[in-house]
Amino acid sequence: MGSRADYVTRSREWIASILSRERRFLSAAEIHRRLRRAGERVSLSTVYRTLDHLRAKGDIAARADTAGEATFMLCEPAHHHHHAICANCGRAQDVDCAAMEQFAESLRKRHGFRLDDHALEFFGRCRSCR
Amino acid sequence: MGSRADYVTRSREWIASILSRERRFLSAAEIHRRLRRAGERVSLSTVYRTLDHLRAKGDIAARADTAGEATFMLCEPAHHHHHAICANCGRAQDVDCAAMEQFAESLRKRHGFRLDDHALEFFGRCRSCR
DNA sequence: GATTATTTGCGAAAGGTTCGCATTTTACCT
DNA sequence: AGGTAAAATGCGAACCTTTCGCAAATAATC
Repeated sequence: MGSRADYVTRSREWIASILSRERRFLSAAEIHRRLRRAGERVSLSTVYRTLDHLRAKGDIAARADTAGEATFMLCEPAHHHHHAICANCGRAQDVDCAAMEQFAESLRKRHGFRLDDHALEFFGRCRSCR
Repeated sequence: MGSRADYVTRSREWIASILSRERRFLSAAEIHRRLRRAGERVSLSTVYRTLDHLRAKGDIAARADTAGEATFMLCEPAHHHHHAICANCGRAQDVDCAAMEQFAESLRKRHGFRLDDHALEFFGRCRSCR
């Protein structure tokens, strides 16, 4: 196997660090803006490529926001969960999803639907924005 | 009151009719393609404006597909429900959501999150595509 | 340090969506 | 029917996000 895999670069460390300190979904443009604000000169292309790279590794979750723009957030890859997104501060908190199992079962029984994947999002106000 | 409201036009009737006969989310481009295929000369701008208009009225549901492209489907506005989207044929079937109520309650209790809205999507294979 | 795979920056290009404006169509009123 | 005002349409340009190609820079390996 010829592949030498992942290079550690300045850009990647920065992007990872920005994501690691935000518990909310950020767009590529937003990440790029923060990099420049911090004095880092990183191209938008690199931001996109890095996000793609992180997503391929399973390190980040991606979702299209209401306007269809792609947004990203650091995520535990192993532990499956969903998000409650605050309409005010945008913060996303993890929501465990035990009930989903029975839901999937009833879906199969009542609609004959074989469930492969699902996406669940909550919108409202988190405790501190109440 | 001065507003004369909704004009009934050829384009709108066509677009509504296309949506009414499809139980799946369609993009603006897709609707536009079907119009031309049917011999109707309607501009893409009009398709977008009509979809916006229908969404404002609450007649259609909109969602960004995996690529972030906006897609639309006719929807009963009153009766709240979710969709199970077939990975093969793309058909979306309605899924009632009683369990969601208790879910919302536990969300409030365990996370202090006040739920305003939620979105739930299932992906898999419908009965006929099994 | 030399070598090679990988990453980066830049600008261009490729979608999807919105906008401005002149023109057409619709509804309303006599 | 004919006239009038509001709303809808078509067209092209503009806008925004995302992708791509390629030459230059950087990181890992020896």
